[in-house]
Amino acid sequence: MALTADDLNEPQLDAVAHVEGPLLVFAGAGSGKTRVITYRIANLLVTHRVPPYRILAVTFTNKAAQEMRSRLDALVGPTLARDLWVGTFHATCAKLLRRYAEVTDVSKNFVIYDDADQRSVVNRVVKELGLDDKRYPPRQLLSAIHSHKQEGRRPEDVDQDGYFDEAVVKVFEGYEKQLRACNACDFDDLLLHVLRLAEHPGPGEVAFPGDDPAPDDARARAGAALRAQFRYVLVDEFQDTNAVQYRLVRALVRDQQNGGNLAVVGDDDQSIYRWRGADVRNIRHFSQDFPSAHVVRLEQNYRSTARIVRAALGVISPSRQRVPKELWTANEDGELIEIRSAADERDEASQVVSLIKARVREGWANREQAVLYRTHAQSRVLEETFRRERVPYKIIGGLRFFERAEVKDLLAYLRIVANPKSDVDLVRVINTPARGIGNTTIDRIVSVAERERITLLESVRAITRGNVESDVPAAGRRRLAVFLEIVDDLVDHSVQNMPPSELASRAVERSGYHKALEDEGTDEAATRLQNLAELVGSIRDYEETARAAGSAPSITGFLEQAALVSAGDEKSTGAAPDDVVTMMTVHAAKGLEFRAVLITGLEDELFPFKGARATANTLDDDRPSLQPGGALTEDEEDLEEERRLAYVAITRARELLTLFHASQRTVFGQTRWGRPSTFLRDLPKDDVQQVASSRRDFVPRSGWGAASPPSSRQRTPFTHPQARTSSIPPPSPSARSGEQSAFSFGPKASAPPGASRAPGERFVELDDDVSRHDDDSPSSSSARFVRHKRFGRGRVLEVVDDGADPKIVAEFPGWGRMTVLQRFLEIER
DNA sequence: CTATGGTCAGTTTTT
DNA sequence: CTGACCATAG
Repeated sequence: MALTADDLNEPQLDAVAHVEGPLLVFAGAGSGKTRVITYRIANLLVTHRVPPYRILAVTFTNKAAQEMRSRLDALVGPTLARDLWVGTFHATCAKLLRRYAEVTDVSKNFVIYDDADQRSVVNRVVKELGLDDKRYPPRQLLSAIHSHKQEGRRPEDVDQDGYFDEAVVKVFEGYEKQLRACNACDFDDLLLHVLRLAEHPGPGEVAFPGDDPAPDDARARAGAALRAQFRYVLVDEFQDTNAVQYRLVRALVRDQQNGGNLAVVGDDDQSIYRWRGADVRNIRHFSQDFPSAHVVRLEQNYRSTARIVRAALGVISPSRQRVPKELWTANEDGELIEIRSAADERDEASQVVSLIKARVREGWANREQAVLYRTHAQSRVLEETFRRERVPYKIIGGLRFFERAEVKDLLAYLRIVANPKSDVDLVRVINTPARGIGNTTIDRIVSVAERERITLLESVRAITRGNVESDVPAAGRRRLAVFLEIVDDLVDHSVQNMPPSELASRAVERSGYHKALEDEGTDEAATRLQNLAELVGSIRDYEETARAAGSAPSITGFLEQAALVSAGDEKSTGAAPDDVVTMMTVHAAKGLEFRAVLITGLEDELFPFKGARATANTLDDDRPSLQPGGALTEDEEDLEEERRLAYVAITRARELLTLFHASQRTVFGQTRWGRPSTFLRDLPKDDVQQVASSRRDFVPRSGWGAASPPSSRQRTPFTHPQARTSSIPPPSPSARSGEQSAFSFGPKASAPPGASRAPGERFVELDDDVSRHDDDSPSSSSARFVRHKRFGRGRVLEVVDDGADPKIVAEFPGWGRMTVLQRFLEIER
């Protein structure tokens, strides 16, 4: 085996060599985490002769799973690697759920409902309950349902505080019922069904003291079998697990000796999925839940230059709730980090492009460079600019291939074949392409189904045959018969074992989809036909890989795979050149690394992002700002997560890091002024160089635009390894070093880090104007002229800023003195 | 029932 | 600025 201790440093070796009992690995960014995980598994397989199917490794993304599998393949060979259980929580649970379907609430041909499907279920339930969808927006209801499910709550477990929660519970109940009736799972269900089984008491076991022993039935035996299956369970990115996931892994090792062979690897500083139910306390409190856990810290960063590591530490250090750890590197200082000011997002984009082009001229590859942003919306301008400047790029995320309308339509036909109970799919395609079945008819089908307590397909069949009372006229019935014929034809061929890809082709033809698109004759229709062909092609790919893995390809298998891939997992299609710049959200970048990283949109409100809270956790929002016991408020928690997100973004870079902020940005058609992100002020000054836009109309603020004067090396928040022995974990997480600690105690510590920090020399300084209010906005005294759509150019007389909606008073030639809301104005220089 | 035009609204991050 | 949704006319 290619496994030698020489490849590993001391803590890495420690983690790899640990075999029995719980293990907690804190893996700093770039500390060789994946290597540790793969070597550890290899060690179990090769040295300890653990059969591969007894090892479960759970990752967060499919990509990480593939990566791990291929590395293990190289380490231990395909024979061993093939039988390992490596996958995301969701994929793993889907697989287990099919295996144990008989003892759960779903049958094994269940389909997975994605976000859109889930919403249409909620819509139907809301309609059935006669709720007003203005007062109860389905989106919010669904989001509330998910947050309950992610905590493992069922409708009966939900506290009903207030009118909204009452509605949530009702809709929640209806939603669950509907999913069961459709034999469908949402993403949460995949885990929940398996969790229920994993927590089910074994034969003769007593779940709670005082309970009767569980009967020795199929369920109890299945639960015990499930718990006995995996001798070693490993969870990557453990900081991003939610309550259900945590319970699940605990249940899987519940019956084991030694406190359970559960190894978890993660970094609380990189916990960025709180909004999705992730609970960073799972990793922070792991040692309490598993007192015998062996704890290893991987603190040496091998990835980035010292400047980048220091920058990352500068950003993460003000975080109040951290497990103390000291990331360090032996790497060289490297290039200065650049902070670039842009006039607006287009200026930002062109600076991004010209930097990338310049590096390519110096011999860099496009693929070595990545552009990151906080929100997908920011990609548009970048994309336009890249296209115009002919720089090859790819955008990760956005609309997934499998979410395109025509692709979903075809999938819906297949899903009905696999699972005739799937009402959502039936509604989707019963009139796609148009065959004269309108909303009225569909409503009638639904009401018959509800009355007779049957599925929609059964309802359609009954109405067509006329053996049920309905208001559907004869013409309508004939049209329904046409649809039924299509479905029956596909089902027949499926039963006769037609391969999924051929069945898909057949569905495109028989449904009339092909003809409808051909008749349309537009470019768009051609594209859609292409997408359908591509879908058929990807089913064929699936069939091949399934056969290669020794399993029989099935529609269900393909559908499952399609439902669980994320946009980032999709392999680029066919002819795409591979030397391209990657653009993606910071979330999508987690786990990746690039020689050069360009982070855009580092402005307050955008990154850190602050938007209207969309979740329905209404009661959490009004908590007082001072929490008992020093706990953080929701807002503070949000900011901490944004901070961690910034930390993740920075640590993606190996050699070069460029940070952008724009003075003006058009969001949803409205131009807003933005001040530089508070995070920029947390960067160590000596590692940073500031560059202003070269655009003619851009006037740099004082203190910006010139490179920092060279200065002698000063201490930075970065702690060198030699100093580690003497460094005690900070009493308050916001204490970054001795002389700062005065700011770390008392209520001050909860103030934004930028505000509590003395205007010292070690951090990037922003112009006073900038930190107080705006840089380039008319509110700042620097703006002399503004432009208004109707009034034209005007001279600024006064700024009225009562905190809410800043207005300015300006003199417009021909109009006179006007008071205008700032957001209607553009600055003129 | 369909197509069209219009209004309206809501805008983070994703398995 | 987009996309989803709705009312109206054909």
